[in-house]
Order: sequence, then C-alpha cells, then structure tokens
Amino acid sequence: MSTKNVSRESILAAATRLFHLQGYHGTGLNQILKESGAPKGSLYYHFPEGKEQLAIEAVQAMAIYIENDIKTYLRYDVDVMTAFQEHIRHIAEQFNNTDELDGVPIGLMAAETSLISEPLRKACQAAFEGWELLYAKRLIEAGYDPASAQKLGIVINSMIEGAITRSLTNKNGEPLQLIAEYIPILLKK
Amino acid sequence: MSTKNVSRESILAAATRLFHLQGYHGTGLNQILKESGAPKGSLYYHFPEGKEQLAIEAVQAMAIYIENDIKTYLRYDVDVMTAFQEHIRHIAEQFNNTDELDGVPIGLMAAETSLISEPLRKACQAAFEGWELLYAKRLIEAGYDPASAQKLGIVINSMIEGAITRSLTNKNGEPLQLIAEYIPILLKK
DNA sequence: GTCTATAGAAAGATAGAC
DNA sequence: GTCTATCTTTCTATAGAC
Repeated sequence: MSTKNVSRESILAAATRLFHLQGYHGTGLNQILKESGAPKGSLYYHFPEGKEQLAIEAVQAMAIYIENDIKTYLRYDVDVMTAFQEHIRHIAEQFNNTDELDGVPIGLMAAETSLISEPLRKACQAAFEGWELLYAKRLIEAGYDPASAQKLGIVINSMIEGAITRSLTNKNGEPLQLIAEYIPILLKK
Repeated sequence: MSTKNVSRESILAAATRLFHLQGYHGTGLNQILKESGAPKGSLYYHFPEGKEQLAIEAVQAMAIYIENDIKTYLRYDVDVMTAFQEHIRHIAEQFNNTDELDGVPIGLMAAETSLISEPLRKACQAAFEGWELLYAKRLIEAGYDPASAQKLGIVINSMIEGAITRSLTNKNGEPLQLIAEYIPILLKK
C-alpha cells in the first residue's frame, strides 16, 4: 500500500502542477509521467478513467491547497481588510520570480473545460464555492450581513482569478497588487 | 484580391470564434478549416507561420471587436457608473442563453499562451491595455484623476475577466451581474 | 500490481499537382 | 493561387508480459 500511494501521489502531484500552469489540453500524459518518474502503465492502474479523472483529482488537490492558504491568511485575530490584502499579496509574490510559479489557481482549467466536461466543470465550481464560502464566513465574522458577505465572496474571488490572468500576461504581480490596494474601498461599510 | 480576402477572412473569423471559446490547444486547425469551409492548403498560404500567426491575428480581431463594444457602452452622454454597469451586463447576457456564446474575451487564450509564446503573450497584453485605456479615458472624462483612473481601468478589466471565468463555470451570468452591482462602490469618490 | 510495447487517432505542417 | 495527398510527431489508451 505504501508503494502504491507513493506512485499514485507522485503522478497526482505532477499532474496538479502541470495542469494548472499549462492547462488541460496543453498538458500531455507523457509529460506528467516523465516529470513524476512513473511509467505509463501505472497511470491507468491508479486512474482507470484516464486523463479526465486525473484532472478532476488535480483540481480537488489544488482546491485544498488554496483553502489552506486562505485559512492561514484570514485568521480571525487580524483586521479583515489587512487579512484579505495579505492573502492577495501572497499570491502576487509568485509572479515576480516568474520561473517558480506554483499554486496558480484553477482559472485556466475552469475556462478550458467548463464547456466540454460536466464532471470537470463541477469540480471547478465546487473549488470556487469552497473558497468563496471561506471568504464569506470571514466577512460575516467581521460584522457584514450574510447576504452581502456571500456576494462579496464571489466578487473577491472573481477579482483574484482575473488579476491572476492579467498578471500572467504582464509577467509581473502588479495587477494583483492593485486588486489588494482596492480591497478597502470594496469592503467599506 | 476579393476571393483571396473572402477565403482569408472566413478562416480568421472561424479561428477567432473557436480559439476564444475552446482555447489555443483545444482548437485544431482541422476544426477551423471545417467550420470555415476552406481547404488546408489555403490556410498555410494565407497564414504562412501557421497556428501561432492565426492565433495572434485572432486575438487582434477580438481586441477590436471588444473595443467597439466598449466604445458603444461608454458614451460620454450617460452617467459613468451606469455606462460601466450596462457594459458588464451586456457581457453577462451571453451566459444566459448558454449555447450562443460569442465574443467571450481573451482570458483563456492569455492564460494558456503567456508562458509558451512571447508573440502571443504580447498580443494579449496589447489587447488588455487597449481596453484598459478606454476605461481610464472614460473615468478621466468623468473627473477622476489620471493616476486613479489608470489603476481603476486595470482593476475593472481584471474583475470582468475573472467574472467571465466564474460565469463560465456556473453556466450563468450571475457573477458578472454581481460585478456590475459593485461598480458604484468601487467608483465612489 | 508493475511496467513495456504498441495500437489507433489526431495533431501541425509540407510537397507538389494543377 | 488553390487544393489534395501525405509526412512526422504526439496524443490518449490498451494489451499483455512478468
């Protein structure tokens, strides 16, 4: 069981990194196997439904990774505006050392696959909604009414995903820094 | 010359539509040719540098299409907040009749290609900056100082691109409607 | 259970007839 | 200039040895 998990986990780790950087269609199974060091046969043993199953699990893995990041930054013992700003600036930092991109969220996968695979679309939707729920909870805790907090969660998540695309295109984190700068205006009661 | 243009334009029109809906890697040249009705030979006659050149021209065509849409909605004779809201709600409408998606901006292409093709990345960057310039100009005309207007242009563009991804995932335009709802808060002086 | 070899389809690109 | 036929590579997926 331990060897099985090592092989499976290494394939999933490589898939998670590559899918989110290069996209679903831009990443070949051969590349995932080469990076993970596993042979092709074991991919279809561990992921019998092939590429689609691997992508769904990669989205779920990325969802948990980002959820932990959100929980780290949105602690209840810091000011809510500062917390959101530091969360966003933490994402922005990745775009300055442009080679070591990692943990880029699922926007690319979501846009690519929403029209072609219902299971993948639902996995992306669940990831987005999970993050938005964490945002909303933190806002409610800070005194916003639940209806507004839910809306703001979706708005903030959309802003972040869009600014990531914009930062990728600019090859720097400035768009994300700008989003962080305007958080206080958006959250002003 | 007229026949040449007809063939070239029909290939470019199909490429523009398909690239922006399905992405760069998700769209094959065969599919573009099938939809345009042109044979494969003429693609490489009109676009000697192949798929990359076709994608660059498709991004530029989409940039102009969106620019005209922005100019239509951001007229100087309507209130600036209302103008931005109607511009965004016009995009949102497309996501309600989910089958006739058309004119979805370049976010997917930008995220897919920024790391693999410098010419394509620059084409996407130029498109984004063109739209942001129009946003900023309209804000300056409405009395915002130029520095704030430029920043807001980038923030608004990022919000729209992110909300499009989010709307694609939800299969409805609600995230875009929410962005429109929060425009007055963002633009409050 | 793990891995190699390969099938079968589709990708982008090109050569050359007309 | 326009089009057809084909090349090479790469893709996902599978069969079967061990």
